[in-house]
Amino acid sequence: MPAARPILITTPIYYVNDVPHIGHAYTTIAADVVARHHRAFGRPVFFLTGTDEHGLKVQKAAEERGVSPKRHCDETVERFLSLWRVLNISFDAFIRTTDSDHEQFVRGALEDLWKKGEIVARDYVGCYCVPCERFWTDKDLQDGNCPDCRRPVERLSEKNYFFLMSRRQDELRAAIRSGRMSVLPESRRNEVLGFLEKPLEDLCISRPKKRLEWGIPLPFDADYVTYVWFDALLNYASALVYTPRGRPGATPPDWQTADIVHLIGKDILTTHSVYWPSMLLGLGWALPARIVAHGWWTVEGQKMSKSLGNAIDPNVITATYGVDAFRYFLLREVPFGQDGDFSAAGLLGRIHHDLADEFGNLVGRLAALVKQKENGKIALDAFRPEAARRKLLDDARAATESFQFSVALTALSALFADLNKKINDERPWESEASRRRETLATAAVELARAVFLLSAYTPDLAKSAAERLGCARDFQDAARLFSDDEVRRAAPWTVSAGKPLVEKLVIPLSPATLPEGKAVIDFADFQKIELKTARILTAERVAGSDKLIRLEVALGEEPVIKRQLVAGIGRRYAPEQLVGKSVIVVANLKPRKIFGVESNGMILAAGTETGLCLLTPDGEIDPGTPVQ
RNA sequence: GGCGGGGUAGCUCAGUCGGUUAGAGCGGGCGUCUCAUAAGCGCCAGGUCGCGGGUUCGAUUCCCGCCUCCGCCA
Repeated sequence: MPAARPILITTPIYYVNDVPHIGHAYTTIAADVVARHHRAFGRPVFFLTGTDEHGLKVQKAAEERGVSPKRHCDETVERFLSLWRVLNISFDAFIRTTDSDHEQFVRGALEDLWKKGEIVARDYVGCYCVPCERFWTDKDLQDGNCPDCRRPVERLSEKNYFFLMSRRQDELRAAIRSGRMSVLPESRRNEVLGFLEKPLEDLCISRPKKRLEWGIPLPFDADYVTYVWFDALLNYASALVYTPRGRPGATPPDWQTADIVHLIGKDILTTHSVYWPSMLLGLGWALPARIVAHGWWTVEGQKMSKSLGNAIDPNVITATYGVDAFRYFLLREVPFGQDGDFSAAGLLGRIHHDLADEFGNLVGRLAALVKQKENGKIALDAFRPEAARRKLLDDARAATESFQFSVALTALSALFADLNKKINDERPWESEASRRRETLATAAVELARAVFLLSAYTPDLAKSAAERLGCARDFQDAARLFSDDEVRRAAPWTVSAGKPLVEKLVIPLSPATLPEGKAVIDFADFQKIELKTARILTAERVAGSDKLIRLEVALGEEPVIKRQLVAGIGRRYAPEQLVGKSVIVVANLKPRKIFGVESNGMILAAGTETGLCLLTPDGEIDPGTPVQ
C-alpha cells in the first residue's frame, strides 16, 4: 500500500487572554478526533494547536498586573494547556507566537515578501479605536464613534506597510471555484465567494511601535511591529520548521506536500479563507486543501456572553459528566458547521440513551452472553459479515474523514441498534451451538470495528469497551480488524464481565449551568406552589405608578371567583390589552399591599420589565384549572 | 439597504426533479423478550408542509407577492 499523504490538522491559535470555554473546547476536540482517526488508520498526522500572544490586549493586561507581557502569557497559557490535558487532546505541537523561533520565522516571511515587492509603504488615513485595536473608515463610524465599542476614535494619518492582497483576488477566487482550496460548509464557501465579488483591498500589516510594542518588529523598519493577524496566521507554517513543545518524536510534514486542513470557528472565516491564502500566494507556498468552519454554541438556549456569565467551563462540565461524554455530546448533537445548544438535559440524554443504554449495554450483554455460553471465548472463525452493517461502518469512517462528525456518530448509533436487534432476534441464549457462535462472533467483530471508529471520539470509553470485548490487541492493526478474512483468522477474544461500561448519572440539575444564586429545590417544594389559569376581567393602572396595574381576574367560572391582584407589567401592556386574556397565576401567594392596593397572587410572565411577555394557555381552558 | 439560506409532527431536522396513506431521531403512550445498566426489541405521531395568489387535471414540492427567522456584506 502506498504511503498515505500526511495530513496537517490545525485549530486556530487561541488568544492567550481568553478564559477557555466550550467554543475553544469544541474546535480542539473536533481536530483531535480527526487526528486520532487518521492515526488509528496509520496515516501520518500532525495536529497543531497553540496560543496567540501578541497584541494590545495582552500588553495592557500585563501592565495592569504589573508583570511583563511574556510573563503574563507564560502564566495564562497554562489555562489552555491544562484544559487540553483534561480533555485528552493529542496535539503533536503546541505553538506560542512568542516562541522565538516563530518570531524569527515571521520576520523571515516578511523579509521575503518585502524583497519580492509584495509589501509597500503607504500613508494610511483613518480613524483608529484604541481599545478595539483597529481602524475604521468614516462610513463605519456611528456618531463619530467606534461602531463596536462606541468610544471616541482618533483620526490618524501615518505611514504604514501594506501587503498587496488586492492582486490576489482573481487567483483566490479561482482557487475556491476550482476546489484547489475548499471552504466548508458550502454556505461559508458562498460567503467567501461573495466577499471576493467586491474589490479586495490591501492589508495593513504594521502597527507603529509608539502605539503597540508587544509584537514582532518588522525586519525592514524597526519602528513598527507586525499586525497580530499576520503574525498569528503564520503559525501554521512556522510550527513545521521548528519544534514547539508537544508530542516527543512527532514529525512535522512538509508544508508544500501536506494535506492541510484548518478547522476554525465561523467568526474567523475571512482571515482564514482570504487573508491567509493570499499571504501564501504572495509567499509562493501551497494553499490549504480545506478550511472547515463550525458554528457557535448557545447555553441552555441563551447566547454565551460575559455579562450573562453563562460561559461554560469545560473543566466543570467534565468533572461532573466525564470527558468522553462531553466530547461525544459536542460532536454528536449538531451537524458540524451549524450552531448548537448546550444543555444539561441534552447532555444527560445523550449519556443515558446513546452511551449507556444503546452502546454500553450492548457491550455488556454481549460479554455476558459469551461468558455464560462460550466460556468467555469468542471464536472469530464463526464470523459472517453482513453487508448492511459493513456499510454503516464504512459510512461512519467516510463521514469522520469529511468532518461530518454527527453523521458518523449517527451511523455508529444505527449499527449498535441493529446489533441489539440481531441479538434479540437470534436469541443466542437459547439457540443451538453453531448458530450461537456465529451470532456472537459476528456481533463481536462488528461491534469491535465500531468501537475502533468510536475511539477517535471517546478514547477512554472505547478503550474500556475493547478490553471488555477482549479485542484490544487487534486494535493495533486496523487493516486486519477490518479485513473479513484476516479477522476470522485472529486468535479468539476473551471477554471480561464487569460493572456497567457507562454508568448513568443521577444529577438533579447541573450545578455548572445553574444561574448563580439560585438554589435547587426538590419536587415537594415545587408542589407547594398552586398555579391556576385565570381570565382577566378588569384592568386599570395604579395611581402613582407607570409600572403597576390592578387586575381583577376570574379564578373559577361557576360560581365566579374573583381575585384582585397587582402586576408590574404596565410598561409593556396597556390595561385595555389585558382584559379578556387568559393567564397563569400563583394562587396561594401570601397577600401583600403594593402602592396601597392589596394583591392576592401573582401573574406569570417571562422577561424583564419592558421586554416581558405574559404566559398564556395555548388553547381554551376554564379559569381556575390547576396548572401542573 | 444589497446578496445568500431557511420557515415541514411537542422538540431537532430529512424529503418531495408536481401525483396513491409527507418521513427519521428524541420526548410521550402501549405491548413484549429476559443475555444485559428498570437496559433491548416491536407498535402508536393524522401535522392548514409560514401566509396569500398564480400555473396545472393535480402543489407542501414550480412561479409571483407578502410575513418572519438567520448568515455575510454595507
